[in-house]
Amino acid sequence: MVSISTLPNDRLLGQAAECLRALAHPVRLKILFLLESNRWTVGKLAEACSIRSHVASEHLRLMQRCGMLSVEKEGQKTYYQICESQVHAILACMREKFSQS
Amino acid sequence: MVSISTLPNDRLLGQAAECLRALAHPVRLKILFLLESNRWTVGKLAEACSIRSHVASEHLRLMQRCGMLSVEKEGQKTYYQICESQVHAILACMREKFSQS
DNA sequence: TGTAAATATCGAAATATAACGATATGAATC
DNA sequence: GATTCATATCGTTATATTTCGATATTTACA
Repeated sequence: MVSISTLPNDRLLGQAAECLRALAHPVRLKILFLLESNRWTVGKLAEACSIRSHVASEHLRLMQRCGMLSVEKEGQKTYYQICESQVHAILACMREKFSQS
Repeated sequence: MVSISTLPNDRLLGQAAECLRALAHPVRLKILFLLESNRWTVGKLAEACSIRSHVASEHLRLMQRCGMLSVEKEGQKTYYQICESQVHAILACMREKFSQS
């Protein structure tokens, strides 16, 4: 017998998987590492990641939909930032795992 | 100007994304939650997840390839277990995020 | 040796995700 | 109001992932 009472139910597992999928892309991870300490605009993120800005925009929208990023519009610029503590925890985890490999 | 020196390079970002992809599936997450405290056989995991055992086997192989699971063969049975501390950390993170939603 | 149980692997089909060019929106500036 | 800049969206194509049935492998045991 196994205690199964603390297992997230299927709906929550689906949501959790969706969030992890949103992180599981090299460009999105890079964006998140850049956002770790500051908010950035779409254009600056695109430049830093060597991608076109509409592609950055799609990655950002995806992460925003999962609730990990929030947006601040100022004139023409749109600033994105991390708004979930768990994202920071996972980035720290990845840094730990891959720091000396 | 932004300090970019602590950003993981592209190779590491790719590896990190691959690991997160391995977690980012409802069934694989459920398997990991089950493995949180004990090793399990393929068959028992399949039963607990309501999937056929060859499907469980493929999910387990995928996670093993990323280095997060290790295997112990005993007779006909194959036991899988978590062998990476970061996996526990991420499961804790997901539990925290989804515990009261 | 033959049969059953547990697990693993393969190729094909179904599905999901990513990237692209084209285009749209909305704010700033002339 | 026309143009430019920054960002967002759309539809299509390319690519990757997931699932499935069939089959293989390995161990146990009659």
